Amino acid sequence: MANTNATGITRAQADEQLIQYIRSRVNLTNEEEAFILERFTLRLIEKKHFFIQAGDLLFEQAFIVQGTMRVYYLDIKSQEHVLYFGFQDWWVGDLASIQAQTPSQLNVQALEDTWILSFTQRGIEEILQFVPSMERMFRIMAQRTLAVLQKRFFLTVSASAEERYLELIKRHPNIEQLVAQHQIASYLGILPESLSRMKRQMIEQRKQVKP
Amino acid sequence: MANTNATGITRAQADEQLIQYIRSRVNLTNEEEAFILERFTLRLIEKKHFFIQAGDLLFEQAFIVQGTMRVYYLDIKSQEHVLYFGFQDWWVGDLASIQAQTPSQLNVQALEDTWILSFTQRGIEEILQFVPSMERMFRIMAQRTLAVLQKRFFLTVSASAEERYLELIKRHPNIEQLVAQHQIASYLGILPESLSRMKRQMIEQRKQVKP
DNA sequence: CGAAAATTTGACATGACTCAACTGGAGTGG
DNA sequence: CCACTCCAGTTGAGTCATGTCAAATTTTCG
Repeated sequence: MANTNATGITRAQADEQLIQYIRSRVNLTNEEEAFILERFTLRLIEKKHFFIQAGDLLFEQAFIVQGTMRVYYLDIKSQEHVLYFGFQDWWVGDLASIQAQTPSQLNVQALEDTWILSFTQRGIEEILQFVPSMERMFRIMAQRTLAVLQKRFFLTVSASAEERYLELIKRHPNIEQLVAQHQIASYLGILPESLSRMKRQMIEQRKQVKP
Repeated sequence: MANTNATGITRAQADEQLIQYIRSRVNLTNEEEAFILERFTLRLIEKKHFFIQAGDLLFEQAFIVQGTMRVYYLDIKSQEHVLYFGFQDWWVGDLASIQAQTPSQLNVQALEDTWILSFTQRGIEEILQFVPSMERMFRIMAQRTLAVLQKRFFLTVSASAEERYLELIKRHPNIEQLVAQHQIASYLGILPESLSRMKRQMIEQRKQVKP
């Protein structure tokens, strides 16, 4: 799974992609755009390596230029719980911990070689000071993340594991090619064994799902 | 439960409370403060009445001056799921729907007579235009809400109903005096019957909890 | 190729749900 | 002020989805 070898990404390409993203949300001058881009670092996170590990105090966030990541947290019983998968043009990081200025609770790991544009807390503070209109973008980012999480929460408490599974593959039809099954189980909030059984039953009952 | 008769609240008192809240997050001039306050409406929502009902397109939010509310959503099977309870100095509203400009998915109901300062989308837009620095406050608001929801999500997927119950009464020791037990069950994501049984078992096993 | 990891399968345990009945207190109207 | 209704809460019996533990099988990858 997730075996794509990272095609090389140039800084110019990455900048262009991020700027497109920002422009669609807020209007900036050329100087402002340049100022912002200077505060981002282009990095390659290799497959299975981490961008953020629980306990980190760096307060970094990143924009995914190309690749796939998973954001998860480890509970007291050492069980992993995937919060979400990050794809191209998504942001990853532990906004909650940045907000509270506490060590990261989340881990962000690359599922394949992944190019990101990351920024530090210092960088974002400079951006917000020099380009106050970026407050708006980050507000919208937080609201959007909130909306996604709220939807996820309701689905978790009101739908069965099977319904959640169907919703996931409907929303990300190729997810099973990108991430391992035990990680999907973790996202769904069930054990890998349960997901395996569930899929077999669904096939037996011809409830679709390709063999 | 929740039988407090609303003590009268004057507009001046409510304004003062909101301004204290805002001042602790962002610096404003007197004109800006006045401009903001003008866009808020002081309202009394009587016990069991609604501030927002699912389907509303008003995109309102409110600051709770005094009282208690519950924010819940109704799933396809007509089951209620409490997302959170709102107390004094909290904001209530469906930020996710405002973000997506879709009808509210949430209901916000007063559990006792409750005074709120509400604002409409138009009001907030005017505020953001005239006082851009308020973007910052709303960004922080969204991030804080996100942090709370993220914690709640992880607790829901990684802790048992009993652990969640203990966490709730630890965080809100007097919650059982404020809201009905079936609403607490709804918050915990279990049925009232299950909560009732759980409490009995905890008492039998002397795991504390007053009789 | 061979070790390690992922997935599948089996047998069994259990927490929470479902449905249904009962209890008790709060509010209402005669 | 009592009778009645209504709703919240409790209790019981049976079911089901998912977890637990353990082992077999397949896939991945060095």
